[in-house]
Amino acid sequence: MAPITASRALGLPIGELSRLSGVNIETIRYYERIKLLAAPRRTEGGHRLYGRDDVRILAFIRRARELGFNLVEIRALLDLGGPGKASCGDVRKIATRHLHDIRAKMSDLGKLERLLSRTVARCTGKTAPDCPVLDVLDTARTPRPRGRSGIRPS
Amino acid sequence: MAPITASRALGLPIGELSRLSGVNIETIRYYERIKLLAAPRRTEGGHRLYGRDDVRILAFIRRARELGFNLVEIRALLDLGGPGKASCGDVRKIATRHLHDIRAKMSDLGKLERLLSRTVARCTGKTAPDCPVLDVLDTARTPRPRGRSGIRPS
DNA sequence: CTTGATCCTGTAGCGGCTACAGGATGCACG
DNA sequence: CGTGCATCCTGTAGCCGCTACAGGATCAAG
Repeated sequence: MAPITASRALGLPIGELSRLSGVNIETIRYYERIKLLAAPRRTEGGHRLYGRDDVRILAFIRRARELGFNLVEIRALLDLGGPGKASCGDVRKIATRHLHDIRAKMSDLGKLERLLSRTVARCTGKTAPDCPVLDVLDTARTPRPRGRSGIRPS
Repeated sequence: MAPITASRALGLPIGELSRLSGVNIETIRYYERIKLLAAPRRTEGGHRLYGRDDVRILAFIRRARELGFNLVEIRALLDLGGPGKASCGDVRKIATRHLHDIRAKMSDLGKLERLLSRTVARCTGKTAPDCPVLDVLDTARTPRPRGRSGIRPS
């Protein structure tokens, strides 16, 4: 139930904030726990009460997450855009590095896409003992350097 | 019994297997724990001893990981390519779906790259109160549907 | 006052590893 | 045969960014 008369003296409960910002309730509490978000005031019973600013901040965070910024970067962005009113140059630095990462990732994905689509194209779909996909995977190339390479989830 | 005997004769310790396959020692043990990899025989003292086949399998896994397959998919691929000698069609199905995912991700990254590069380009780098990057992030668009959307790490 | 929606804290789990701690083993060399 | 030390063992906890409970407490409408 959404009380239309919400924001009584600008006191949004967490569910309302969630709806307005597009951020999951559990995630909001998580952000508070890791101190990405300041702890809000509470009702006497202990329920969180947020203001309009919180909606903006959370929406900002959500958008930045959608753009692939991680929480460390977002924390930095929030600090920069915060009370100190730091330089746009610093923000640009973060964004530029991030852009660089994105381009690298796209290039990787591109290579991968070409390899995989070429391989799949060779597939007959029949029950064959020599499957091109498995073949490609089986050609273990460079046992590449000892690495903390980590390989991110797909 | 043909070449199996040969591979049994040489018993690779885990460190050797790691070097040959390019997979981290800890990761190999992890794969064993989650049963992606069969438990190998051991020395009397309890040290793992691997054969040549294990090098192939691990290299296969590593390569598939590099191509962005997740462990569930890899497990399926291993099963398919395994004793049952299943159809190439099944393998193709997995690979095709995966290819689809890759393309979707590339498209997303492309949009993101365009938005971010356009935005960064507008940056003066000066200490300005109105930073284009922060502006873009601040325009919270659709407070999109209640979601288990999750947004993957960058 | 009762209901039931919303909220609270705390903890555990996901994937795919990585990083220890605190020991046991294997093997070359003297 | 002893010694030293590289490698190995198990087990547990941590990383990120959430998500999903359990087991209650609170709030507001009727």
